[in-house]
Amino acid sequence: MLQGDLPALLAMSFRAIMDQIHGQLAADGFTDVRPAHGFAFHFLSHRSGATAVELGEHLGITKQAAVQLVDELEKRGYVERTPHPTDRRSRLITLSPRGWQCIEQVVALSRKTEDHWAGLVGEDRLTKLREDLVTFLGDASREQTVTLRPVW
Amino acid sequence: MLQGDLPALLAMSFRAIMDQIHGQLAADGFTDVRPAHGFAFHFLSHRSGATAVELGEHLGITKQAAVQLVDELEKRGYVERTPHPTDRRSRLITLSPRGWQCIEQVVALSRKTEDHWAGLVGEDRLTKLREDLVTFLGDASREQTVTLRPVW
DNA sequence: CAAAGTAGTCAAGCTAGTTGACCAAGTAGG
DNA sequence: CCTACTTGGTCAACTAGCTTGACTACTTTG
Repeated sequence: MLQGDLPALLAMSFRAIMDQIHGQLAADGFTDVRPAHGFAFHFLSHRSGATAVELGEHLGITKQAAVQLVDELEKRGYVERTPHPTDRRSRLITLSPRGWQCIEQVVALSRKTEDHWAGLVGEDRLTKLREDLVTFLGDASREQTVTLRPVW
Repeated sequence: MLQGDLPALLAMSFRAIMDQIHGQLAADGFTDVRPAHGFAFHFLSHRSGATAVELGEHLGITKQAAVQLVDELEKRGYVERTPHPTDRRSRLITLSPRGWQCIEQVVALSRKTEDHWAGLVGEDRLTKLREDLVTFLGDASREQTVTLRPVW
């Protein structure tokens, strides 16, 4: 690979790890989750009690799409909605026990692949790779909003 | 960021560089291309004269979707279709001058961001990052088909 | 030369988003 | 405290970009 191919490398690496996680997750009984759900879980695990609008902003989708995503996750038992304590328009979204179980499994599977990759290139190089990506993101986020929008 | 977050890091880094390229490309007059087209271009630039079926396999989409994608690109003047020399069912897809122009611009813009990133972490660390991603992909492709499927 | 395989087409349908109009509830300024 | 504006969520209609399945025309294989 040459210079100019970094986008393809990043995209394919992402797909490789994501496909591995997604496949093993299905084998563990979580057959009804998409990658996009994973990023919603990730957000909710850090900001429990977020609103649908906030989730949408984080994922880079409209609030309507975010609500629809939460509807699905609620129907499948991954999240719960509770009334907002002070704002009667709003509802807080929290992970259910099954939701927590799923995200823990995702993290474990991700770690497994990361460990495998660390074995390929060395622990320190993987650590530096992670650091470098964080550096890029920090730099990029000063000029643009970096989202996790689930589609191209 | 901690262990277990590598998928998110890869996804966000990909989006960051892709959004930069896509935005600047639009400013250069290429307003009618999506990232998925870029990966089609990339493939065609290496395998000029591929068929729609081959393109579909590479992108991880059905042949019908691939044909539709090529239809669009042809209508917009990025690719041309010529009859296959020996197989009368088939048509060869090649990049038009405008198609080449676009892909060269994409590579140039990608290089620009890569240079900027190299400035942030050092040339050698970016090189190692690239090498490491190639290593991961080589390893992953022994067990799974790593595609560039444009959606989740 | 018949049977199986392959490139592309046609048509219908689906998923995951979009835009736009709307309501009820909250917030800020005079 | 009103009035004006903003905000969280809903409803409904629409769209992009795929999918599946059935088919035709041509090619390859045994």
